[in-house]
Amino acid sequence: MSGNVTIRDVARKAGVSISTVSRVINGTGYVRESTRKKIEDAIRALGYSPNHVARSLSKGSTKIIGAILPDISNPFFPTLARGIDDAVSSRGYTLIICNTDSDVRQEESSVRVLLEKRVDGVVFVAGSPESASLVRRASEQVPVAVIDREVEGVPCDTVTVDNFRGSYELTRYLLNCGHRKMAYISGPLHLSTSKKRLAGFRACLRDSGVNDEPHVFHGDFKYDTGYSIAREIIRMGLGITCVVCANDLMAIGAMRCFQDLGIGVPSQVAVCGFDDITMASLVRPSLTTVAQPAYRMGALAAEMLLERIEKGRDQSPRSRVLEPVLVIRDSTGGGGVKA
Amino acid sequence: MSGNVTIRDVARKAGVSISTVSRVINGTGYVRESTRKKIEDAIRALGYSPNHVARSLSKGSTKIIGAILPDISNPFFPTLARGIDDAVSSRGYTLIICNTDSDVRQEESSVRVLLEKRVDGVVFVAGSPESASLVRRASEQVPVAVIDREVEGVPCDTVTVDNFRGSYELTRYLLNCGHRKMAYISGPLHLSTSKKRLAGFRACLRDSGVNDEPHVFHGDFKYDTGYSIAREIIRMGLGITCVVCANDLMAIGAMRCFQDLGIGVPSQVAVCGFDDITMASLVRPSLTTVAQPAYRMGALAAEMLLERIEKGRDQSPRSRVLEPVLVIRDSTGGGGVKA
DNA sequence: CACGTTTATGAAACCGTTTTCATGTGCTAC
DNA sequence: GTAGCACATGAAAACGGTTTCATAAACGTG
Repeated sequence: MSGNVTIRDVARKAGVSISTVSRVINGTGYVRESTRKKIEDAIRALGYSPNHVARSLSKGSTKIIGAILPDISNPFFPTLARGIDDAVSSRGYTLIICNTDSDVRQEESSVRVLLEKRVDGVVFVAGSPESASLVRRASEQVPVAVIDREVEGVPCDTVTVDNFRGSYELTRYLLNCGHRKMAYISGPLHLSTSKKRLAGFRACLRDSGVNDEPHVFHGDFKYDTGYSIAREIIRMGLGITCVVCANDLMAIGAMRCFQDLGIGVPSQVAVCGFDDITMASLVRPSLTTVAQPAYRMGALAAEMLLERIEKGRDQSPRSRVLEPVLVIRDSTGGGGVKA
Repeated sequence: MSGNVTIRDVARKAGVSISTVSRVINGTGYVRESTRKKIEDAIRALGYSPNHVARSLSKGSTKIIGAILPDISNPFFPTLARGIDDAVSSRGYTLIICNTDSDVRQEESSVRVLLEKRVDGVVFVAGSPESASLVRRASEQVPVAVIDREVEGVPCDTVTVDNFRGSYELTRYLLNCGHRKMAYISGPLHLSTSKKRLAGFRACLRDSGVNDEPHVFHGDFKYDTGYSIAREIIRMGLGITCVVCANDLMAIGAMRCFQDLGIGVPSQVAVCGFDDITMASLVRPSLTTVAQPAYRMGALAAEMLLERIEKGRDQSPRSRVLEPVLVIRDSTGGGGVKA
């Protein structure tokens, strides 16, 4: 019944003009108390629900934020998404999430849809190197905040984690544990996150004067890949004592492989990851990793975005780098604080 | 630049009326080939992007679907959400996800927002017994599909899993393994899913003539709760050989507790769950559980919803019950197919 | 060749709001 | 007594599309 009740119906029922009803709804301008009462009664009686589509058209603002990210069903992103959503909802905005599977075509179509829907802003987790032009395209229309993965050449607010440093400190810890023969399973190197993590790892080895050249393998952040690269590492018989993975999912895959082969973790091979997804603390042995503040990244990016939307777009873009935290657990055997 | 380009600008540039431009955009009516060309050129030249807000207002359809669910950062829901999103996107709709933390107040506000935004339909995962009235309220305005948890007294499309049967078969398997002294950690009993799982468990015991009364504990589907109830079970010294949990997260919590207490799983106590979240196959020992087709549930519900939206709302509501699958892994020790 | 179709286009109403502007009170202050 | 201001309301123009209706040219076709 109430679905097609318009402001006009309310006005008629209350015996006033639609302007006055609009004032009551928005709490703007002057309205006599008795009139307000009449109108509120009419609204209740008719079960009136303001039409946000019309409002958006008229105001030129939809109060909708779009988020473009690889895949919510991938363990790292739900937390990040929740961070965005909470920040956005608490300010009266609504969130649309688009999954891209890190595919530029899907990113392209997501951008198009969001712009057509006239969202007030976009949070973008770039999936590929070609994403840059899409970020640019979007940012010509609305404020854009980039999370997690840096995008070159496009000036917009950015929230990242210090991947280099996280990786560096993790590596230092591993060296302290006595590891010298290490293997590294990287993520796709076109992602800034992958690059920096590998760089941090290498830099730490260099700075520590470790001569043994690490064996670097190239993965894609997936569980299965971690598993099969681990098998490969064993097959090659390199005498590796520690496998450093660019994310937790590959680390868990690697760990599982070693266990299937009867190789003790951490007794024979240590394994560690990056991200600290929920699973990391629940697998056995629990995974040593570098914790990314995913929720905070999402929330922070959303807040920066909203501020830019509401305060105006002219200020120069800001960039926030959050500090990751080394979380030492059982998969690297060494002592330290358990979590 | 292109953000404020309207259909009028395109019309002017192409030297035609806006009606004709609209025809080209929507591919409706007659348009001479040469005119179409001119208009398409103008669209490209101006970087015109149709305003969906205006279109929605005019057409009375937003092409947006709302999904109301407890929490995307909770492992069961991302997969379900992805199922909904894929189904919806492939038909040209966009998805808005609202997190409610199973709290009625947040459900209430989500329903209000979605109705104000004039979404074309809603997918609802009810969080509490009081959700029913909200489902009703929503379904008075737009088509609604209910997933996972049944809602009484509101006629709308429903997709669920046969929780009773899943639990029943799991229990039969456990009895076959020789377990007699069992503990059950239930979910919140106001949820239909929790009720049915417990009922299936009990029914199987009864049907199998097992006299030992099972010990039933009441949890809330959370990891920590599984952990602490497990400790309680041990403290009570009941001689339990198998702990059946109403979901995987509690099961993993319980398992971890046993391990922390030096109690072997499955050698001393078997543990099993329900859901088959990703984590279930990655923990050690891997978890025996009942797999819910979360993705398919989401996709199916979305498809039913879209069909109702596009074919009309009059047909009587349909209800689909999907079959869960028993997945036997290591946490119950017994042989069987490994996964 | 007169008439019904098909093809092609434009004018204008409509979707449900917000917002500006105009108008009209009733006070207060001088 | 009247200028000026706060209070209260309504009419009408946006916002950017879609869609109906009218008009007209081109096209068979009998």
